[in-house]
This record gives sequence, C-alpha cells and structure tokens, in this order.
Amino acid sequence: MAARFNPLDADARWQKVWEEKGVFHASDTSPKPKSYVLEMFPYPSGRIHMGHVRNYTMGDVLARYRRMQGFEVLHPMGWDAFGMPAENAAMEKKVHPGDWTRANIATMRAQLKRQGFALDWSRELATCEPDYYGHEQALFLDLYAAGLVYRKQSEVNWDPVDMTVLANEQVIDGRGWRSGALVERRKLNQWFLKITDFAEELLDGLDALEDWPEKVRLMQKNWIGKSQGMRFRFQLAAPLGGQSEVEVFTTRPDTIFGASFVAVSADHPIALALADNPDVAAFIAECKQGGTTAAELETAEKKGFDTGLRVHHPLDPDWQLPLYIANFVLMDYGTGAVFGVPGHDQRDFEFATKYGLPINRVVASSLEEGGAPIGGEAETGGGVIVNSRFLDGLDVEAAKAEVIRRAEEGGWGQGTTVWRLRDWGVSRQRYWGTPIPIIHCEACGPVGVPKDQLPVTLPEDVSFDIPGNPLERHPTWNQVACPKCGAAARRETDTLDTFVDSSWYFIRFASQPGDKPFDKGVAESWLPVGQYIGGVEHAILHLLYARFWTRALKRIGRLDVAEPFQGLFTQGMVTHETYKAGDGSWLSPDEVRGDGDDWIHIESGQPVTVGRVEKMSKSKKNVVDPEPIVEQYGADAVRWFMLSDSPPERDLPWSEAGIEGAWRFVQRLWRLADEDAPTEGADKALDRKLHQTIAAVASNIESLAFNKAVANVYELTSAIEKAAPSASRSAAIRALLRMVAPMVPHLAEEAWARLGGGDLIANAAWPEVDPALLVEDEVTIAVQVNGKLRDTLMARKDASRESLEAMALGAEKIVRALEGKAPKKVIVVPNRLVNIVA
RNA sequence: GCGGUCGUGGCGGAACUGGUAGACGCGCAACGUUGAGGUCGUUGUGGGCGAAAGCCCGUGGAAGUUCGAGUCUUCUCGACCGCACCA
Repeated sequence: MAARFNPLDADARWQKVWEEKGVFHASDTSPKPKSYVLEMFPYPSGRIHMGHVRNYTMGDVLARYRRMQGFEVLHPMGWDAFGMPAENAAMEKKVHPGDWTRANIATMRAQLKRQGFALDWSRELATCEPDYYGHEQALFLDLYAAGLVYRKQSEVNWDPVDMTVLANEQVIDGRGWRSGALVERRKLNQWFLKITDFAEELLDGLDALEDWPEKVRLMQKNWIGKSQGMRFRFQLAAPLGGQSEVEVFTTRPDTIFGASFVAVSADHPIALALADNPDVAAFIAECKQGGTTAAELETAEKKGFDTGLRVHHPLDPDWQLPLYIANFVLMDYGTGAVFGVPGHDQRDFEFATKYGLPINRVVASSLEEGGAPIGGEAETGGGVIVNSRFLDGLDVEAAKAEVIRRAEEGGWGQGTTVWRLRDWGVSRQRYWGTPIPIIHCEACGPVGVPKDQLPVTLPEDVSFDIPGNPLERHPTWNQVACPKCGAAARRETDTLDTFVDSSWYFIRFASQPGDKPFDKGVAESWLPVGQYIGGVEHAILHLLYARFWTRALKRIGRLDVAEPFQGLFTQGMVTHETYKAGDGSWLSPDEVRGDGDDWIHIESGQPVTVGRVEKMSKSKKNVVDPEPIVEQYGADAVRWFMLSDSPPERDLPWSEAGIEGAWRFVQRLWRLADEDAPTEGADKALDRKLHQTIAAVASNIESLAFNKAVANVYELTSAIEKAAPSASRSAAIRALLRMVAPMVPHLAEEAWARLGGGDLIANAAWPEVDPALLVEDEVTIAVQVNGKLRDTLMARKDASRESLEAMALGAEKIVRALEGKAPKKVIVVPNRLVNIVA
C-alpha cells in the first residue's frame, strides 16, 4: 500500500502515456460527433502565469468531460507570437525577436505540458512562423482581390513611443493602449480592412449568440454604434471660399423646427477656411488642447466661437441661424457638424444658455402644452410635435419619417445610418509581424505578391539599434521586381496588426494543410468553436475582428461559417492580497509571514500592512509563479484549487491555505481508492447519493459551474468515507474517480490503474445515471406556522395533501406553536412544506 | 453622464421555476492520534438570550406584493466593470 499519492512521479508518468498513445489527438475522420473546445492562445511573454493556468484548466475540464461523453474533441494550443514585446526585448537585450519568442515558447510549452492538459499538440502553431503567416498573406490577398482591403492616405493615431500606428480600438483616453503615450495625429498611407461593410451583420449576428455573456454582446453593440437619422444641408447665407453649405447629421430630424444654431468641429473645412482670422485660429488651437480623459471631459465647458456667418433653415429660407465653431463637435463622427436644438438636447441646452440662444419647445406631452417654456434642462423624451408647422400633432417617430420624406423629395437631405465603427487600419510600422504581401510599382501602383511567391518571409539580418521599422532601412529585402511589369519596385514594409493573426488561428487549428490556409470541408466539420474561453479584455477587439474575418471569408466563399464562436465564456482573474512595508514599498508574498492576526516582514521583522486583494501584477509584487507551486503540490492540486470555491466568471483569490486544502483533498481521494476493499452487499442510500452526484456534476460541468461540481464531489467523498464497506461503496469509488478524472486526471489514472480499471481512465466513459435513483422515496417536509419554520417531518414521497396536512397539524411542536388557535388556512406544497396560517 | 454586473457568516461562496438561508471549502475552537509541529480522525462554528428545550433577530438600507421574499416590485446606499462631448 502506497501511503501517499506522489504527483512528482505520477504526473510525468501519465503525461508520457497519454502522449505516446496519442490519447488527445483529434481525428478529422472520426465517426463520433465533434466538439471544439478552445481557450484564447497565449502570447509567449516568457512564462506561464496563474491566469493562464486557470484559463486552460477550465477548458481542459470541459474538453476531457466532452471526450468522456463520447465526443471527438478538438482541444488545440498555439502561440500568438508576433508583437511588440519581442522587439522591445530585441532592443534591450540585443537578441533577435525570433530567438526570444521561440525560447519563450519552448519554456511555456514545457510549463503547459507539466499541467497535464489534454491538448492535441500535433496541431500546435505559432503565428510568427512562415507556415502560418504565409497562409495569412494568401488570405489577405484574397480579401484584397474581393475589394475588402484598400489603401488610403489617412490621418492615423501615431504612438510616438512605440513609433507605430494604432487602431482606434487601441487608443484609450487618447493614449496608446500599450505605451500609454499621448497619441498624435499623422497622415500616412495605410492599409484598411472593410469591417464597416459588415457593420450591419456583425450587429445583427449578436442576437444569435445566445451562449455569449450579455455583457460582451452589449459592449460590441455599443462599439459598432448604429445611429439612424438623417443627413441634411444648411446653405450658407454667403459662400465661403468654395463652400456654400454645411452638412449635418441628426438622429432627431423631428426637432428640425427647434433649431437655434449650427455648429461645426474645429477640424471642419469651414473652420479651417476661417483660420486666417487670428481669433478663429486661437479658438481652434484651444479646442485641440486639453485632455480627453473622462474626468477632464466631465468638467469641460461647452465652448463656441460665433463665426458671424449665417445659414438658411432648409424649410424656411427667411429663417437664418448663427454658425458656430464648437469644442464639443467631433470631426470623425457623422459629418463633423450639428444643428442645435436646445429644448431637447442637454448639451445644446447648456450651449444655448451660455450664449443666449433661443430655447424653443417643439415636443410636448400634448398639443395644449405647446406653449409651456422649457425648464431647467432639456426634455429628451418622446411626445407630440408642437410649434413645428406641418409637423404639429405628429408623434416623434412619424415626424422623423415625414421630415426625411420631405428632405429626400426636396433634395436637401436623406435618411441615413451612421456607425461608430471605423474601418480596421491594419498597417503597422514594425518588424515583428506578418509582412503585408504587396509590392509598390511606380507604373502599376500596389500589386499583390503572386501566390506562388508566398510566403513573403521576414529577413533575419536586421538590427534594432535605432527606433523605427528595420524593414524600411533594410538594404535589399524591400527591393523587388514588379510582378506585373518587371520594373524595379519596392516591397511594402508595413506589417499586419497582430490582431489579424488571431482572427483566424482557430480555423487553422481545425485544418492545416501545407498548400493552403485550411481545407474548407475539414474546417467546417469542426467549426464553429463550441466553447471559447478567455479574458474579458478581448470582449471588443479580438472577438470583433475574428467575427469580421470569419464573415469576410464566408462572403468570398472560402468558409461557410457565419460566427466563429458559438459559446463564449469570460473567466475572472487570479488575484492575491497585497502587502506594504512601513516605507510604502510593496512586498511579495514570500517576503512576508503571518504572525497571529498580524503580518510581518520576514527579513526585518517589521509589521506589514495587508492591502486589498488585487489582480496579480509585477508592480504590486503580488504575483505567484505557478511553476514552484506545481513542483511542490503537483498538477492536480493546482488544477483542483483553480476550480474550487470561486465561480469561474469571478476573480479567484490565490491563497497558500487554498492550495494546501486542494492538496489535502487530492490525498484524501487517493486514500479512498487505495484503501478500498471490495465486499458484497448493496448500500441503497449510497447508490442514490452517487447517482444524484453524477447528474449534478455533469450538469455543473456543462454550465461551467466548476465550483459547484467541486462541492458535489466533496459531498460524495464524505458520504463514501462514512459508508460501511459494500459492493455499492466500491462501485461508488470507481464512479467517483471517473467523475474527477477531468479535474484531477493524474490522480484519477493512478488510482484507476491501482483498482484495475483496465484501459486509461482518460478513455473511460462518463458514468451512467440511473434515473430511478435520482428521486428520494422519503422527503423532508418543512412545517411553518404563519410563515415561520416550527418543525420538519419525514413523509413518503408524493404523499397526499390531506395526509401532509394531518401530519403537520398533529405534530407536537406545531400544536404548541399554535397555542390553541384554530388554523384559518393551510397551504400545502407537496414534497416541500406545509404552512399553517393561524 | 449613459449602460451593465453585483452586495448573503471571519473569508471564497451555495440556495432549481418565490417554499427548511448559510450547502461545500477555507479559517477558527475543543478533543483524540502523534515524540512536538504538521498530517490524520471526531465534534462544533451567523448573531443574541438560555443550563437545556427553545425563543428572538438575520441575505447593504427603506417600503411594498404574498400564506411565505436572499429570490418579485419601487425607492435608496455602496462596490466593481465597460463606454463616453456619438449629434
């Protein structure tokens, strides 16, 4: 009898068996139903962290469970291997980004394997290798040929620290998402993907994603930002340069008669045309400075500059409105110009109040109320239109339609939809990314690299001594002949945004032929991903881009899949307490020690302040490296801890006590199996508990409620421990091992082998449930008097209302509680309770 | 400001369609085992009163619906997340 389960020995042994037997190899041709379980692939930053372990453990439990349920499971792993940190490392440590990245991958692959994840490593891919990005280049050229890629001179978000362009999505509060540097505006020739062509379907598609968190769907919806309204033009009273009109966008055409002013952005052509005037120039400059952070915008005053110009109201040539330049009008939304209706828009209201412009009512709760003035704030609700000539009496929606109809008829405007979503700028002035497969020829313009010349590989001989893109200054790499005319031409030196790499990796996992990006039929046999698991930080960028890419492939006939991820789960972070020394510096968990109720710094003996529980981060020094933990406790204890206690969508506070507890439970399971002594005899109660647990664990794993599945397992374990030896007990132990196999697979194999289970438990089927054993034949009935619990009693299952009532009224405690009062009413809920109202 | 999620013991958290609040785990306490510690085992553990039986209170707060509310409704306080001068 081995006293203890020894993970240091067992983990590696079983991992080797699984690998040698190809247990987790996903077969494209299997007759079984297919199931695709995927966790967001990691960036090879150097080492696995706790967040990875949690993420991959969840996916692993599901993948193993699905296998036991009889599915052919695809559960792959790869590396999101392009990106800036590799270049930063190259600059700091004088290593090639490729060497740095591949070394990190080797380290992290070994760390993942140490966890015993049920991954099909034969499908491993890294986006930085030509046999991945070459296919990406082919797809890019397909999209280019289909008109979904274009190049334009555009003002871009330039990150002066990273010296690269950022997508709108990568600018947060006016700062680069990675560097935190204030983003500048620059004009550059950039490649764009036409994601806006898909705005409508990306929005509509969200409704069908029922297995996505509502939160993520909402975030995407807001990001796409559909606004329906009308564009229309105000004629300038006097032409300005070549301009004779101002086009505005509104979602409230019904309030057109409530207009008090028109305002344009400081970047608007009209504003620029007036900038000769020093006052105008000064105002424009003023608009451009000032932060864009939430707090600053909150307090920012609405400011305007009266240009002195006047515009004609489109529905009344005699009605002139003042034209302002205003700091709150955005050039890159709508038309860069608005008309102000102070009565029914709060921002316009503030503006009008400040500059003494009329505040007119055009919407009221009834026609009679039309004369009432607008009070202390704008009225933005619905109602009936008033003071609006031919619109009077219409409701808001009817009035919108009527104004649009008249505008289209009169040719001064049209109904339109405006989107917040912008086309996806994918050009990056970086080395460590997928080269954009384009050649610039003076005569022919941009020409796609012929597919037989793919992949366009990155040159190895580059230096990172000076900032900027090494591809641009490479002596030979960028010089090529034009594929069309043969003349000397120049290779595109921009590389693709790394979000392109992660927009289709899940397709390549499903099918990876050598000669093309994927085989349509094979990929379609696996897709969509049944369950995708990752961090909520990708709720917009990655998930929107991947949805777009999949739909673009569908449109060009390459893949008949509309949505890439059927189910999405966003898991919480792994957190840890923080510790602060007396001087305010952060201390790491292994620098401190609990001392009674207090904490002290081990080295100095000084008291330590325990701070709040926060996401593990280097700056707070509250990071716990998984590797030594795994070496000490084994993979199963770590896995068990990751699944216990905290619901997976919430944060998981890491604690030493918690991992100790998980370790003890692993040993407890081992003892249970190890000490099993088969005997005869049935244990009906235990049978029932077992089958109830099988059903509960299955349903909890399916809904990813791992913490509840863990609780179910604890209960059954205690019940088995307490039960006397019997055939039922031995069978329960074997079934228990199969139930925990997805969660603690090494222990399960070891114990299974010890009990002579035969084939690997990894290949075992999920235990079957006997439905007859799910129901109890005796139930506990709660008895209440006036809604307060006074007694409980045992009754036959499905006992009649009458008998339950009689039992309740006869119970000694109830008689006492009634104090002689006669029951006015008795409520009986069969199998549950009796409530006596007295 | 807009939108969302969530408030339950010392802690992480259970509680299906309203029906025995606190499952399960951690921690803590006592006892047993042990050479001590740990492991392991048994028992206890929401608060108050009580020797006990038992009684009262209790799911952020206030009100309401109901025989019955952690769960539903209204108001309110707080925490966290997302978006944001979006016309």
